Amino acid sequence: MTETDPTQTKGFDRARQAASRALTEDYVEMISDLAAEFGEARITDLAARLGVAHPTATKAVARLKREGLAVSRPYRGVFLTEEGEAMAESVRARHRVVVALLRAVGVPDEVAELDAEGIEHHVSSRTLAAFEAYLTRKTD
Amino acid sequence: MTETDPTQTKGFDRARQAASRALTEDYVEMISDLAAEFGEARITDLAARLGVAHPTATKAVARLKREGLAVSRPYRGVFLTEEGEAMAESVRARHRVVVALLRAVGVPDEVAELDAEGIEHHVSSRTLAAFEAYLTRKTD
DNA sequence: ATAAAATTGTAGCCAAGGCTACATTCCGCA
DNA sequence: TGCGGAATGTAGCCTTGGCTACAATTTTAT
Ligand SMILES: [Mn+2]
Ligand SMILES: [Mn+2]
Ligand SMILES: [Mn+2]
Ligand SMILES: [Mn+2]
Repeated sequence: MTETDPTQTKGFDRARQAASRALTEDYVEMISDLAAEFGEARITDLAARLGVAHPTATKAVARLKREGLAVSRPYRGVFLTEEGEAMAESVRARHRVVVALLRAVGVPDEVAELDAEGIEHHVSSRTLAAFEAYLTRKTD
Repeated sequence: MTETDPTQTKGFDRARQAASRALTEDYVEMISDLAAEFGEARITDLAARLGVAHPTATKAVARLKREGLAVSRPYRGVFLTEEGEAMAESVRARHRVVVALLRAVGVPDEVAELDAEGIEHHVSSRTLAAFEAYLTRKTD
């Protein structure tokens, strides 16, 4: 190969970064959901909803705490910090927009919900804005 | 939590599976691209295009070989098996459809290309079919 | 009040996917 | 022809995100 390509690798870099953020985003969103439903998020419930063994959830929560997104005391529930709540809000909003867009272009409801769980983490802010504009256009 | 939820975890399972397939898909597609351009895919070119160090590409190729998707001899290029070529074809097709759909709903071209690199791996066959139907509808 | 059950913590294993450092092989050119 | 630089291989390290097994704690029920 003769030239190095500066733009070529960008998409892959982005995809890798998104993949590493995905788990954090899903946990934060789920903790927020459980807090709304039960007042707190228990490790067992997190693990059950995410479909993993409980030590996996424990490890993930440890990382969230390390990153300042959550707090918890031993044998007690997990709670989001302000920063965590803010992330939960934007993640939830993005999730909803992605599902709505998929449905708007003809994806069946159940499929849209399933695929959105993965797709959402790769939708940049500019793409999200385009989705919102499209949905607005289509609704009016 | 009272009940276990059978459907709730599905989206997360799917997303995890897709994430683990993503690397394989990108490598296979890239090997196919390089083969078309240069007649063979060299480790150095793969690494450069994917934006990783060369031992990372070597490891990935080792996995492809283990899975029967590629073959190679020491210090020589990497080639896809029939199975690998088939995967490359479908991955490339999916990539194109995703980019086309993003553009069709108003995402700027460069952004569409970047985001598609991650999104493509989470688009199920049913969603892909819906995208194609939408694009056909819109074109005619 | 206490024993059983459920929940949480902890230890330690594995594979994947990054990396750097260094060894080896190949290839183009003087 | 042979040498130096480029390409590739290999070793070994790290983090993440899975898991099982077992220990400790808390909650529930008798
Ligand atoms: Mn998700
Ligand atoms: Mn989500
Ligand atoms: Mn990709
Ligand atoms: Mn692609």
